[in-house]
Amino acid sequence: METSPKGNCSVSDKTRQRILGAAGKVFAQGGYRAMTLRQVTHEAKVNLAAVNYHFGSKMNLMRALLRDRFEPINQQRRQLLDQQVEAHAPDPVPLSIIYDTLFRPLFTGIGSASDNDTNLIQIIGRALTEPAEFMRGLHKEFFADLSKRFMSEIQRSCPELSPEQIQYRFFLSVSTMIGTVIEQVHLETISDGKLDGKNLDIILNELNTFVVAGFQQ
Amino acid sequence: METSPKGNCSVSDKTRQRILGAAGKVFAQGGYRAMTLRQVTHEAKVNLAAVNYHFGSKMNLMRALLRDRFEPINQQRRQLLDQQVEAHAPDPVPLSIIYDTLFRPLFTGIGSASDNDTNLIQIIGRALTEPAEFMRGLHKEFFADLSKRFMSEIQRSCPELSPEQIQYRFFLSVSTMIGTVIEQVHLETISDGKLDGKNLDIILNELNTFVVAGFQQ
DNA sequence: GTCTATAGAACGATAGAC
DNA sequence: GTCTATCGTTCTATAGAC
Repeated sequence: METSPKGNCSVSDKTRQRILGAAGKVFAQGGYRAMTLRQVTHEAKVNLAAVNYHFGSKMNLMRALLRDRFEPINQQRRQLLDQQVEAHAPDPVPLSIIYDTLFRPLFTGIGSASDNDTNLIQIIGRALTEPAEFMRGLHKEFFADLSKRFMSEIQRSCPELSPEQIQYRFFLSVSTMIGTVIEQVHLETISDGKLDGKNLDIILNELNTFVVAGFQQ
Repeated sequence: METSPKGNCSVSDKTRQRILGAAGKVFAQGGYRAMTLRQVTHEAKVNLAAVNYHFGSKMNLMRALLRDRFEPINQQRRQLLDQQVEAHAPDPVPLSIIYDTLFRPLFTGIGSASDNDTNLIQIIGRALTEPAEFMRGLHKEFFADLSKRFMSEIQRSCPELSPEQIQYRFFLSVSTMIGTVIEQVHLETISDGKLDGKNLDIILNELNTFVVAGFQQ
């Protein structure tokens, strides 16, 4: 029944994958408007018309790209959190471990369907700051449920805090994570070249310490 | 000698100001690439050719816009910090006050040369995440010196920390500030509509408490 | 499935009348 | 200083040969 190229292709999705990889690279550099199909297809070494054949439109390519990158990360987050909840049951999971399950999948970026030379961190940073018109529904689709899940677990770990306090501080924690992802490239400038913005292990560790301390105040 | 319209016009910069105001509004919504001169001039109710007459090019308009918005904020930051240093001399300024001088001018946004209905917060959030090619040098021009100034004062307030620790934690503090500015619109979503993303006074206060606690760990 | 070729619209920038 | 008109380019998307 399903013969459309948008369905699950069984053989040789090579072109499709090449386009997704190139799109990620080009989008990471300049965002949606700056990502022209000419640049993407040139980068992917495929024909200009291939994008519309495989994805239908530029916007659909964009949606496929985001799904391709965000979904594995969020899936990993849920999985890690579930593991930790089980491991600590019936006690609540310590705050620093909860935040580690939130931050680590983003920073390692493993589990991505197509881990090219593309900088996943940059794609996410760019996506999070795209104009509202283009990314309407992005936040809800990828983060609304996840946020609730995490806040619920944090509330269990910090029963003395009111739901409102949890919401404010979780918002600030996520803001720190996102700001760190976006500003990562400027760490070297700020430190006069002494600190390495590419050393994600250290940044991840510093971020966790900072956020947990900020949250507990 | 100076007859160029790019010089300091003495009378009726009304068109120029209208263009700057409209450019801020349009840029805030969609970033540089999405900001078309046609949209800007339509919004400003001036002719399409007026942009090139007053600014020379779209890129120059962009630079003028950023200067117009960033410079007053940074000027106010320096001024507030100077005041606090003087008020506390010869003691160091408390950390929470240092950060208040960094955050408050950004959130209030007063002192802007043209405070239209334009959302200054959004302009800044967008500018900070523009593609590196377009904003090359932006960070250095507007933030490099300011960062040094603030880190120097923070080091005075926290003499027990190493310069490297100061750099990491200041980076994380700035990341939190930027992330908060960018994600502000999502506070309502995260809190299921219970918290108001527009209430900048509360957010500013929560941000300060969070960052100071995160910094001191 | 992959190409070439091109339609149709929008873009930044400029020339020249007033 | 402000207009109209337009040039040359680039964009997304599609039609149709192979």
